[in-house]
Amino acid sequence: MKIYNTLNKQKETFEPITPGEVKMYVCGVTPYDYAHIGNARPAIVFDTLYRFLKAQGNKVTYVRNFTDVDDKIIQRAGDQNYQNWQDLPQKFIEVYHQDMKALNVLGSADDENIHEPRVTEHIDDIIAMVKTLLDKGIAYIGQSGDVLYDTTKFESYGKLSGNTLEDLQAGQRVAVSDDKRHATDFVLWKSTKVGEPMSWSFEYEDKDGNKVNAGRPGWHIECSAMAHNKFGNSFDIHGGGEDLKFPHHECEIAQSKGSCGGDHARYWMHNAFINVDGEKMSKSLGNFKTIHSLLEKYSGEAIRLWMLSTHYRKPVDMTEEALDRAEEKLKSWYGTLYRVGQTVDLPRQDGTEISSYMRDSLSDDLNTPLAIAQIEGQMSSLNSDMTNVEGEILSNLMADAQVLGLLQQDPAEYLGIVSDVDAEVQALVEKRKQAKVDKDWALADSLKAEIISKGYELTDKAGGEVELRKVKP
RNA sequence: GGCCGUGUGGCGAAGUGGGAACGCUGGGGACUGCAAAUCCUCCAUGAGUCGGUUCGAUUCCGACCGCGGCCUCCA
Repeated sequence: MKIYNTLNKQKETFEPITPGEVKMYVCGVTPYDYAHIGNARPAIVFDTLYRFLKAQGNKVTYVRNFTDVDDKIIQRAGDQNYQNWQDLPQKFIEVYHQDMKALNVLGSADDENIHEPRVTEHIDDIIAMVKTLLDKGIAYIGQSGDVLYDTTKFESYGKLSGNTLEDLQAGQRVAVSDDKRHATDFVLWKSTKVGEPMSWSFEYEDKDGNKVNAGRPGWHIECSAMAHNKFGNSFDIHGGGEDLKFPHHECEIAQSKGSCGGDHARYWMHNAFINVDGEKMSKSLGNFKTIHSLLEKYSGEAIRLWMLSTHYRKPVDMTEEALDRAEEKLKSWYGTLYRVGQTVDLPRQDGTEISSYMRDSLSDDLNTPLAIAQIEGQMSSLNSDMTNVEGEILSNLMADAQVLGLLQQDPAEYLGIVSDVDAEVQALVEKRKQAKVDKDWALADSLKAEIISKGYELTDKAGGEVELRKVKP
């Protein structure tokens, strides 16, 4: 497989450290509010990567964290008068899990090889890592008792984001605090401010007698510590949104390599952003879309299909039209599967070989749009020859769709097809059937209108039979 | 200002140094009482603009124009 590696700005052949085993880490969310649609992109993209790597026969360990220690959590928990601030992240982690389920994104509850660690579970690891950096003289204690990272001690700082230390310092837009020796230095450990509920003790004194205050982790350190905890000094893939390249991932590399040596992550993957109606999503523009609200109007599967229809490194614009189109496409695909299912059982077992075309598409830096084009082709083949459904096409199709996380529902259920209607509607159906035999089209049409008014969609089939679908409210 | 990316038909979106996938919309046709679904078929002599390399460039290189992102604890 080839992966575009942000570290070297080119597609590279992916070779895991241990053949047949892949370790991947993806930056998760800060659960202080409903997750927005932008958060869904890395979730869906890397879920697809996870499924594909597994389908290729690898043993994959996938870590996706929750940053449940953060300024925004403190702020929000305070604003909303939470008794225990922990209840806020707990609530939104639950919401996130519901959202992910709807998007068919696998989580730790579905798969023992997926881990969803929380920062609060790894404070010890974080403190240990910060102490190592202090011991090595890479980090220093500021006047306020914060611990800061000395970026001049890490020569390749800036490599991932294509910057040099000089450029970064020259272009600084952040006010340099008194504590910082260099403008590019960043906080590893933040001492507790008065009234803040989130605090852990940190016993450390340097050779000059400076002490570290009780406090909480800085922004970047948690990913370094959790990745190290799960994988050790080196692992294969690190993913996240492109905005995290700098400073978050840059700092993460500095911390991990500074404290532990090793490669840290060998392949860095970054997904591009989602725009809403052509504009960047932002709270000030009022076009902020949460997954939760979108799910009121669209199926999670349609959102997933829409998202995978664009390559993950390209920006994608979210419009109602685009989502409607995805929903229509899904309806058409499930319609085909439903018709096929009248003849044969749909193959559902795991481990079925995916098509070579699918493998080639996804092997090329996870080219999901091309993969979806393949699904289209397979659907067309089935539709044009419903008598030939027992061959490889169908088993490939189902396996291919599974890798993309699509078409896993029961077609009849998705389409709302009803097998036994209530007597009243059944009577209307029978009356209409007779009217059709009598060629009384006016009566047939009025009966049809009556059936539709009761919340059904009616389709005539061969031999005078009808198919009824319960229209979703 | 520094760094990164991007510009393909009415719309969305891929691949490719030599016939521009796929989907949506639209035109035509088949099927159907009508409808829906499905199938067949047509629709970019041209890829932001201008140059260069080459037998040949949408694809490589350069310049310019347009758009976007990061440099603000935003995925």
